[in-house]
Amino acid sequence: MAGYGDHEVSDDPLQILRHSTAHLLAAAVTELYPGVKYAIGPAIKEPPGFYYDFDFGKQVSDAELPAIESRMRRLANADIPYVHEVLPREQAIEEFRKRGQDYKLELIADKVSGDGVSVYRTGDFLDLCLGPHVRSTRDIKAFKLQRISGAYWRGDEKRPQLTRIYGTAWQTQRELDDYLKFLEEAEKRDHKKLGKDLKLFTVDDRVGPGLPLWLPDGATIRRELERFIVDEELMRGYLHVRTPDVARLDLYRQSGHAQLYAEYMYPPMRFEDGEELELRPVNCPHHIVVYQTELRSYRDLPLRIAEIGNNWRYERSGTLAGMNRVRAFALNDAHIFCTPEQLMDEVKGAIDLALYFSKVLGIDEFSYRLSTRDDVKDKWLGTEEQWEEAQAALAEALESMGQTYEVGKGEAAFYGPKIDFQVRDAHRREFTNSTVQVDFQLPQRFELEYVAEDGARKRPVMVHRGAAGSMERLFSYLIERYAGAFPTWLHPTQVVVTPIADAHNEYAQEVAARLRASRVRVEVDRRSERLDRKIRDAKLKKVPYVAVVGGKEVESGHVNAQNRAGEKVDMALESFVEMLTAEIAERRRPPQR
RNA sequence: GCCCACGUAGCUCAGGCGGUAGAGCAUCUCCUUGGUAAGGAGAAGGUCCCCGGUUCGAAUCCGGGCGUGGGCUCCA
Repeated sequence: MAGYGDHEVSDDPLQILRHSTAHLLAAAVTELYPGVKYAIGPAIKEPPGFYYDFDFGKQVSDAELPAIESRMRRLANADIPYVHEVLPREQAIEEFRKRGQDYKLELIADKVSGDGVSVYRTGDFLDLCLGPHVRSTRDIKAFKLQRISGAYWRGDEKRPQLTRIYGTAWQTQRELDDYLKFLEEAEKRDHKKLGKDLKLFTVDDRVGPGLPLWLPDGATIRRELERFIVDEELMRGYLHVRTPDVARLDLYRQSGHAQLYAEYMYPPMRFEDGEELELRPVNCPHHIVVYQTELRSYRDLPLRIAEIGNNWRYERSGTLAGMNRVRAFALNDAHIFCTPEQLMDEVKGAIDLALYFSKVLGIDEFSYRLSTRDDVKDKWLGTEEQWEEAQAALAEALESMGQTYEVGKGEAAFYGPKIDFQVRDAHRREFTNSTVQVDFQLPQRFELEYVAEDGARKRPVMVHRGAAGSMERLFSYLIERYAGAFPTWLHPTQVVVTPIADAHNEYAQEVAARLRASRVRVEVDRRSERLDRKIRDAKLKKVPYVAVVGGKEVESGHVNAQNRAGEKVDMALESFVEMLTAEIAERRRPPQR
């Protein structure tokens, strides 16, 4: 059941505690800032905590949080009960009007039906609220205010921007400390930090925001990922193509992107002769053109056209984040053209591929979201019947595979519903990686056809799918997933060979050459440093194997190698090569920490 | 785009209530040739994000940009 602020009413004790802490925050704020208007303040699951939105009528900086927090503590110690009342509508309106709480009045007008208005009192603080709450402010012991940000009233950027204060609250100090420690650890795994430390990618003002550069080691990982992805797709009957990053703007007028996706598209390049070229925000129109290079027979279907294609989207500056949200990215994209009868199998096949990639890459934790349309008519193409059919197909595919999912109303693409694979970063923020979408619109707009068994021209259905997501977002995920300690097959440097002294350089080079001959990425550390130092540096770069060679190894033709866990093996060079190449070929994942 | 914070050497950071800056690591040179996570010495390295303003003088104060981070909105 929805609460007065569109948030869930929960009887989970932790959610209740956090919700009550939000009230405590508002109570402190109303004491410290006379005339402040409070809007809504729910408990939230991710990140775990709560927020409260205020209209301070002035700028407020996070330097003011400590004062607010200590007022909260004072109120908590004062043992003030949370008192529930159901007021007659008129009385509730009068109470909030007296307090000048316009946002609450709006909520009562819009959200509260019937005569009884549920409110909670904490001392002088009065809030429109369904509860439930803790008994007393004294029940709130472990909390912390975290940050301040802007948030639009009722999520609408055309309405006033409020000041949102975020905090977290836990049953015990111990749990709070653990959570704060978790945040610190997440900071260390952050792909932006590791991307810099490990020299995987860089972002430079001169190139532009949201346009990261893949440095050699990052590019190596990407190349491995792309090889893996493309090889697997070829094995599964996809045809890989290469198409340009630009097209005439008319192509996107026909697809509908120029009309419905314009806010993400770069302004077209216009030339003297009237030519208009557009950086592509998506690959589908190009793939449709590929489809139409021949008259297709039902025998050709399903036709699976794939490409790791660059897409250009002008994302608003405030939304950019490292490699996770950028303005140019390479999507592991494919468009499957099939008959309506084949649709279900193709959707399942796409899900299965995404699952396979997830398994190999170590994406262990994800959830499905079935993204559907909402009722805003001009946002979507096509008829409601088509949408129903497509949504049913996706839901059925998931259900037949025994998967559970949540529904994301209004999250669909403009041409059809989709299944999104939601994953979480080191901070447990959720984002979409893979996606599978059913589309009846573009085939129609481009008048796609195939010749059916009976010789009639029929219209194919399209499935859009990004099985491994974009290379950029995938990369940011993997960096955080592995904290930089990538599986050996992905790591930019698979082995560092460390001669103990100059006398062993020659043998080290032989070892390296032997490994390279088996396509192992290897470096020889010939610096005139001590062994300890070389091992330390390799470990910091999270290199999977350090192969030490000294007098004994030269003598025996062995290497003395240690992995990232510090486990040492002493074996003949050929055995080492064999062990490594097997691990790489199987794309083995490192043991869990 | 909007809100809050931040922007000092390649990196991580000190410092500076207005008098053109410092450490550690990295880099370079030399010494050292050492068996499993930092050997020693020296050198070099900065228009203190950019542009204006105030001032005898701005890295420091003020204004405006740009960028980064966290949110809002949105999304692969």
